[in-house]
Amino acid sequence: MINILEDERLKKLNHSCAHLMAQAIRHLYPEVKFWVGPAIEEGFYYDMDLGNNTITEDDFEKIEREMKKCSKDNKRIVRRELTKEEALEMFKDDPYKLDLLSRMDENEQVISCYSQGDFTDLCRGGHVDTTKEVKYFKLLKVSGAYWKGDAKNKMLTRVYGICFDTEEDLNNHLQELAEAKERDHRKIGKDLGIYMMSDLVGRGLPMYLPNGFTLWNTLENYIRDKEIARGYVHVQTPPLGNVELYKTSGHLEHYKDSMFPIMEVEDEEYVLRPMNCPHHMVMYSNDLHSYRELPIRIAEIARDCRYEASGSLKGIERVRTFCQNDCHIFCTPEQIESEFKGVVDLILEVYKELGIKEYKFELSLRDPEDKVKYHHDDEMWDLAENKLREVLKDLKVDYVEKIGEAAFYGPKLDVQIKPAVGNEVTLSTCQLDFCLPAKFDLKYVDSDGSKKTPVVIHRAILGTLDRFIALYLEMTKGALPTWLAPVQVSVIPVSNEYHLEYAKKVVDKLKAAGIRVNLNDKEEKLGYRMREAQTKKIPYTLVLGDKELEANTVNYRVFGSQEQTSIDLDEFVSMIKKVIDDKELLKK
RNA sequence: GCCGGAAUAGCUCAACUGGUAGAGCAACUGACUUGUAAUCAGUAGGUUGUGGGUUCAAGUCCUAUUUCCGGCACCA
Repeated sequence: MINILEDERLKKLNHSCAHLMAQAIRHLYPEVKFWVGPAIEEGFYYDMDLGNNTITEDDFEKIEREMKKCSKDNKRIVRRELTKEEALEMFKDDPYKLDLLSRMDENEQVISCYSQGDFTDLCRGGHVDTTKEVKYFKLLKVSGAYWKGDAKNKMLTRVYGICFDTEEDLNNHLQELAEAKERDHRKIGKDLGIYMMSDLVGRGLPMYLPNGFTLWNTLENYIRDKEIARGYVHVQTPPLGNVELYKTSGHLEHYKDSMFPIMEVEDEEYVLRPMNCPHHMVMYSNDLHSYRELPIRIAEIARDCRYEASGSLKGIERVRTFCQNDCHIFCTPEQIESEFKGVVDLILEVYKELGIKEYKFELSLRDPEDKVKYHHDDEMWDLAENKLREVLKDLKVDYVEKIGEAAFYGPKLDVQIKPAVGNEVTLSTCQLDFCLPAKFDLKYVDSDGSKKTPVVIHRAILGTLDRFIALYLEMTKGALPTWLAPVQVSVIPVSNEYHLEYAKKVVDKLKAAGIRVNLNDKEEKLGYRMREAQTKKIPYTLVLGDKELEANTVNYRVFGSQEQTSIDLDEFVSMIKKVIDDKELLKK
């Protein structure tokens, strides 16, 4: 998917298109007042106050028509630099522009405006020369957006669009958007029987169907084995806890709004846990620990419950009950570096095996100016942040730094992935925590006999299993690698009358070898059953008829390929076992 | 949560400005006995998300509500 901001020409074009749209909207809705209208990765938008009017997608055609008219007028787009007085005079009737101006200092930045015919807008610029250049565009969506991005403010109307230099580029992009919709996990999840939702059960509460749970279990076993190989220990803790637990951890104070309300029973108070960290802290404190034992890596595939705002729910990407591939590493400050490195290394290994290629690392650091959010000792922060940087450099990992994005309790590394539809989400995460161990008064006995507080690293590789499945279905378009596919082999006897017996023998043999196989003995033509196997994206389809029966062979076809191969039955079994063991990715 | 849109058979979608709710797929029954993406015929399937209202008449208009979709905000 294209990123408009990476191409200077497209960035200017889309910015100019935002102005062209604003000009057209002003013609159609003279009362409109504009806030800001930048070029963004996906095109452009413009925020506006429409007063009592509304714009819906039905109005796009009308607005686009007016935009085409403005474009054809072929006005020059003229830049003019202004003094603050001039600017204040020019926009004296526009409270939004006055607000922008009030925060500008002419000694620090040039105040400029851009005009095209009857439309002038306060703007820093980056525009094409004439309106005629802005020709191949499309309005895409309309939504509300809080003024200045603050939920306490009024909601403005935001219209999104995109613009290209040629009609072909535009059509290709629209095609891509349509294809992205096709691989949305909500569609694939339904088509392949992965999960379901029900109003009766409640929103944001997914139920995994047999196919989905097979996928789930396979992933869970996979990541658990990886962790065991790296010295993690696995535990199980309850999905709720006494309210005191979350008072101690500080969760109740910090995250009350996104926790389910407190339940009172027999003079006790319980909450559904929003996180399992406190349980693991308590578990650590069950024993006295020596520095020789550290690091201790306590892992759990843990189900948590959060009251996510209704508007943020999205399939199984964002839900109200989710399972985290979680772990808490208790270590000494000296071990931060090696433990962090181990986590990043594991992330890279898992991504490679799963064929995940499109992602980016974000290192979230504190904003040293923000003493309210980050009120802990600067020395510790500096030490930790520098260590994390060094590790990433050592591993030659590309990453971007995000100042002020760190959690209040420590810096973190996130892996961001773009889903088929919507904003980037976090998949894996690795977070340092200087606060929580102290809150639970956790200690280890150091070599000199003194008691010290360990550092905790929270980390999740597959993140939440729910979200991982969503993203992975989108990445693979539902064509899962054989080792993860709910049904790995579909067996089709050519005729039920003559070949069913042999087919059953083949199925039994595959089952005995631990392969997930399905016998399609429906009274339908071979073509029909082949189509079913293909639409369900089953990796291997076997066709068994006279030839195979006589020679004790199978004829197989790999998903997405037309090629047919005949092979001895035993050879097929060992071949497919190898494909599964090697976690071979499906070639598309 | 906020702004906007949507909701019709298990699924995907029709039904012009209010005038008898339809199709394909899936399901079921029967015929066909099949060699790599849909064999043919038939049967059944609906209080049009839910509750109010307007009207001679509501899937269609108004209203409330629930859920979903697109964003915004949030995301330990």
